[in-house]
Amino acid sequence: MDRQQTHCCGARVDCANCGIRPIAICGALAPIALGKLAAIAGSRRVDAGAQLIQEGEPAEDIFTLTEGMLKIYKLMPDGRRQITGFLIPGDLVGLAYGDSYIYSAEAVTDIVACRFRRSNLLALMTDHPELEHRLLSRAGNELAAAQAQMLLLGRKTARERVASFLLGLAERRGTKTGEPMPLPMNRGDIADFLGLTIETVSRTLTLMRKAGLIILPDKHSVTITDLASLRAASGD
Amino acid sequence: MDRQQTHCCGARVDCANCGIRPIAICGALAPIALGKLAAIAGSRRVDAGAQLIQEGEPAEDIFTLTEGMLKIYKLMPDGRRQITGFLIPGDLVGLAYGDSYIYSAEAVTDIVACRFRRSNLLALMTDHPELEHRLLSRAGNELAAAQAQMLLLGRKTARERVASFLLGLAERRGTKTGEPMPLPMNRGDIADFLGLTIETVSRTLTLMRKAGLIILPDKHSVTITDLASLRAASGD
DNA sequence: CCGCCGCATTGACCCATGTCAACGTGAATG
DNA sequence: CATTCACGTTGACATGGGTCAATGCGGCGG
Repeated sequence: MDRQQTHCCGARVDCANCGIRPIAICGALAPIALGKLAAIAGSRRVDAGAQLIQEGEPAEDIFTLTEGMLKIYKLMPDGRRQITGFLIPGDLVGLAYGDSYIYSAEAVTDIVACRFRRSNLLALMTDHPELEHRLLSRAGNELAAAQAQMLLLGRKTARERVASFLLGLAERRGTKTGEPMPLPMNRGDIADFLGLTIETVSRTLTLMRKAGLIILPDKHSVTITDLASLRAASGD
Repeated sequence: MDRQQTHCCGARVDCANCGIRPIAICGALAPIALGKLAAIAGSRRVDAGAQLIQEGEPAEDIFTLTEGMLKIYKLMPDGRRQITGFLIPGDLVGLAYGDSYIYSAEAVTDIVACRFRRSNLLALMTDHPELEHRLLSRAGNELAAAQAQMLLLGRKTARERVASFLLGLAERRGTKTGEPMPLPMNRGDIADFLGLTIETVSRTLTLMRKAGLIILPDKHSVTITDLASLRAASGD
């Protein structure tokens, strides 16, 4: 039942031909630095539903997601969960930390991630400050996203949250209006990301569908049909 | 009425004798680098209630708060506000950005901040990577705080939010149990930070006072009298 | 092909928190 | 000293979204 098969292969990593290089932290590196990066990189595959990292574990690795979708979340002792982000290829995992991870990460779809030992990456950064620069810029983006999400969670209505979520996802994925967008996470994940319940997410999507803002071809895709109205519904 | 007197003096800044140096970004710098930092630093005072930066303005400066308390927040077009943080001396302002500030900052008390032109700071970072390192570590901390706040906003009850807020503030300020803690922000600010209304904050504080968890000597201070119960009430 | 099972939808009802309104209270002002 | 004003508290009531429960539905194993 628990597909915990997190098969892990060695350091056969070819950064130079990596599809996500332009957008990931490796993007700005000159060939020499890139070679060194490749030398310390490992690859890790995780099946949908399995964990990549766990809150509280020693934060030894930093990952760059290269394929699939990952959700990062925090839990309360009684099981309440807040998903703080859905990560797509190019995103970093394990950046925000002390000595231990401060959130857990679970694969939404099957994923592939590039693994770096934190200590190796730190060492490489001292020789190649542009790597650290890139990391800082990523962190700034994440911070901006986190603040937008705080506004959503603290002040938006259910309708505004769902609309903002769909718009944000479409923008990040570059999906155009009228084009179906994959929605790999389930309703429970969306609810835990938006600070709502499954039922409210479901009802809100149904209302939007009936109002002609979206089409729901099946439960793992959406098509935005009325971008202007969806924007208006998002509250900003 | 509008105390917009944001008097701004020149670059007479003495980083070497700065009280917050150990905790701010300047902490890790060797004397030479510190001298260069001082050379590009300016000082800025802002009266309580006045703005330091405004969302959407070009992000030319980065500040380190040296005295007082600052709140950073985002607004929705209809005026709903989410305060994303209360900053204390040592904290950075303006780190999360693209070309423009992505939040506004307003002084809660009279404040003093150290100002750096972003371009100057970027240039200095290329010579002194340890500065960038320090910035990255700060960004990581902010990200961790943001994620904790998302959990609070998305999943905690009003009582848990208020308890978490008081505990978090006490921890950051190093206030001990039984010792009065200044609460410079007003109830509206607390509400907008916790995603609640003024009334709910007020009622919740009253309930906690009646339950003997806290004392409210006046409206700008709290004393935590029962730390264990307050922790239990915070939900984690 | 059938039956099961996990997920999603829908409905009925409830409650934590928001809204609206009255009233305190203390600091600033004339 | 009286007045005002901003802020906070308290109360009564409304409601958005949560909870609980029934039903639908599509994919998968036997």
